[in-house]
Amino acid sequence: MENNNKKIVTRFAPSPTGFMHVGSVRTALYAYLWARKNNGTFILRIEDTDKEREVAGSISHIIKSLKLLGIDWDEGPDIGGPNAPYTQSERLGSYLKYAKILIEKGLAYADPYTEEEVEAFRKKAEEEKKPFLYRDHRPENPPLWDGTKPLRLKLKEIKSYEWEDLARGHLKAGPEALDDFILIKSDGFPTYNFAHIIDDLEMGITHIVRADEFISSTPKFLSVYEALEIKRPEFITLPPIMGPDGKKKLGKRDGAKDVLEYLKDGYLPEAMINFLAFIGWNPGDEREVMTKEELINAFNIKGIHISGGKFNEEKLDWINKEHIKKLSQEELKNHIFEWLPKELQIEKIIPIISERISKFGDIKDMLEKGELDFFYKEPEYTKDKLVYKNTPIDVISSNLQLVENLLNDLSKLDFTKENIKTILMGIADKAESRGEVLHPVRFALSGLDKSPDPFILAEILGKEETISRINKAISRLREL
RNA sequence: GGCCCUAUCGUCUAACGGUUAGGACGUAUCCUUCUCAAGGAUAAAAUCCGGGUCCGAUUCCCGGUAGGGUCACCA
Repeated sequence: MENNNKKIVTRFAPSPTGFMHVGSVRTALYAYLWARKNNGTFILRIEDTDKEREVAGSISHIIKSLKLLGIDWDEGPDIGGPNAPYTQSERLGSYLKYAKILIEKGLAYADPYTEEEVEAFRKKAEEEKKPFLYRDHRPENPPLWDGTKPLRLKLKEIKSYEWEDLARGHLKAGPEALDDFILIKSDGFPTYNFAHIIDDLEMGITHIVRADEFISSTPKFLSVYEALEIKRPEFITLPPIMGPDGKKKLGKRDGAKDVLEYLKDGYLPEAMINFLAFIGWNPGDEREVMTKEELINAFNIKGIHISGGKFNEEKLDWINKEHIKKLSQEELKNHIFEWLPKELQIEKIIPIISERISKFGDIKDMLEKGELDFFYKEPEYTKDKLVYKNTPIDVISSNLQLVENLLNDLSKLDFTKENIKTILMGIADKAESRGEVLHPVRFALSGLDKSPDPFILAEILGKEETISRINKAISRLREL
């Protein structure tokens, strides 16, 4: 696909303003997949140039989230690398260096206005229903930049831009998208618009993966590449992820959850990755359940969509369930036991649970609803619950007696669900309906209207407990 | 308001300009089953609207409509 031999270098560059929501994760994932697919380099860079919005603990939260998801990087703030440092607040020297180049070229100038004055310009533009353009107010003789005022780019030429995006194809923008925007803020920190360009240059980034909210500022970036006379990386612009209502772009305010929340709910990291990869991309065949390795192999830019997709939790549940099915017995056991109290950590309970959950957090619900209590606690029930349709009570109780006798004849070793099934079905098939035998037995064992079949229940409970519960049922039935 | 992006079943999507418009999730029904779950099968369900190009448009072009993004000393 690539016609040059240059090593692919991508990056994920979050700002530490809070948790990682699923949209950010997808952006990280695509950059990661593209790098891995090409045996390239994936860099994690922290864009902490906005001290106001910075949230303490975000960086470690981001690192933790990515690690848990299995998205690993080759260079980053925690592990260093040849292009260190990887945190923008530690790279101020670089930004200053390039800012000075622009000043010398006469392509940057100090902004003499106060914040209030600029704000007034903006208000006025808004009232006139016009886009705000600082360049309409460009000062005649700006003062020398001493670092206390914002430094702005001086546009050489106001023009329209057209460019190619690897995922989007041909894009364009009118001259309104271009402005003398701020390169360096009055606090000495660069803006994203400037900083990311310098960092990408110095780190040798070949492909920028980002979401489509950056399309409209791309002309600004292009004007900086031009002013600096540097080659730009390739752009790979991702479609938006829409919220469940299908309207707004999924954002933190609109219910975009912390990706860690999903992991805490017992979604498998690989399922999360699989699901997120498929919002905005597909391999071009009909595969839908894929491992990380399969995603890496299949990933291509051609398969990236241009229209937005919704975050559909039902599909996530299904994909997660498919991934649960692919787990080894040992992995499945470890996951399930994590959620179970000691007394329920029984090997034989595993298939019963795994068939009934789409994520491991569902086990918590099952426990809360008491759906698993009967495994370690004799159920409470009344006679009427044991009755099956119109079957007379004495028929039910004599059937139960028969069941009890035959089960008693089984040795403890032969007390398997297959043998139990043979016995129960033997009796059931002779009855008016199978239900008049199977229902009371199942209910005697579980005390639930809905439960797994009586054969597996009996096996798990064991011979002694099974017989004791059937006995209890018989005496309940004989109560007046 | 300016600029930009987008538009196929409810949802995620597939379809060199020629297909009975395919798949998946979800839904419904049936089978399997005492119940639940799992499994199997079947069904309903879509090309936003209007022009144009073409022998032929989901596909290309234009317009409309709708949705989204953006217009910060945020990223």
